[in-house]
Amino acid sequence: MVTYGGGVTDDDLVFKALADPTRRFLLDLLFQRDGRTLKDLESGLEMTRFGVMKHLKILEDAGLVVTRRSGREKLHFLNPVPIRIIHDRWIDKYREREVSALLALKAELEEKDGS
Amino acid sequence: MVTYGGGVTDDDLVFKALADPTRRFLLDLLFQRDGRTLKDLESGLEMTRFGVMKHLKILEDAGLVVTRRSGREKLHFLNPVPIRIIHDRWIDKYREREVSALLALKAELEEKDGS
DNA sequence: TTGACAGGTGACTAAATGGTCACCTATGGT
DNA sequence: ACCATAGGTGACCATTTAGTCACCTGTCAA
Repeated sequence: MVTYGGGVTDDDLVFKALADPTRRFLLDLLFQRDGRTLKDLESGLEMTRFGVMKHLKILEDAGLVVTRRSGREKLHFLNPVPIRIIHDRWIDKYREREVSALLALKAELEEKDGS
Repeated sequence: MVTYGGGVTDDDLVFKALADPTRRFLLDLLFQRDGRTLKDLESGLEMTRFGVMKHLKILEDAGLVVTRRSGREKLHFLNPVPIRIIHDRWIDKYREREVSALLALKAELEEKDGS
């Protein structure tokens, strides 16, 4: 049974968080290397510290980023669990087999082709 | 190398499309059963036909939904490829192993528990 | 203990987004 | 031919959201 309730649900925070390119870029940076500080992340973006902080808060509230304090610094880590849950919502075992095969084929072709 | 360019990129359409609960619900409906018409999908929502149509257009532009015309009807199908691409962006082989195990364990516990 | 540094809050403005409506086109049945 | 049905467009309004700034708190080192 599929239902559609109103109000702010848990997954809503995740999808809203992913909707902004700056936040996705922050996730990319953390995917590349974990445990960064705000200062570190800020230096890679053309935006004030406040903007970046706001984005990090949204990512943290959504559970996509988890943090740990160390002295006066705050370290940020990527949490992949919500991403996997999104995947499992619309991709079942059958589709997963098909899609992985398709993407693998695509990657193989592009390797030969160069584009 | 991770870069962060401006402008509207391809994946931007996908994430923006997923950011709305009504659109996610539409994907849920199509995940449950493919090949529905606008009329069909509209009947499950408390919204005017125009609202639903707008949402379907956004999903279609993002490539999350593909369509086929049949007479005066337009049939809608779920395309799982963009979802899988999101997954692969932030979940590599190592993390995938860990996360799947974690979620499987969680599902097992909740089965016994009932919650 | 004083100054520099890392992080945090609330208010504000400009732009993007969700939803509706009046109006239009095309297909199918009788 | 006719009318009901399925789908489509552009304009419009209310709400949400991204980004900045003035100002505040806590930590480290000399």
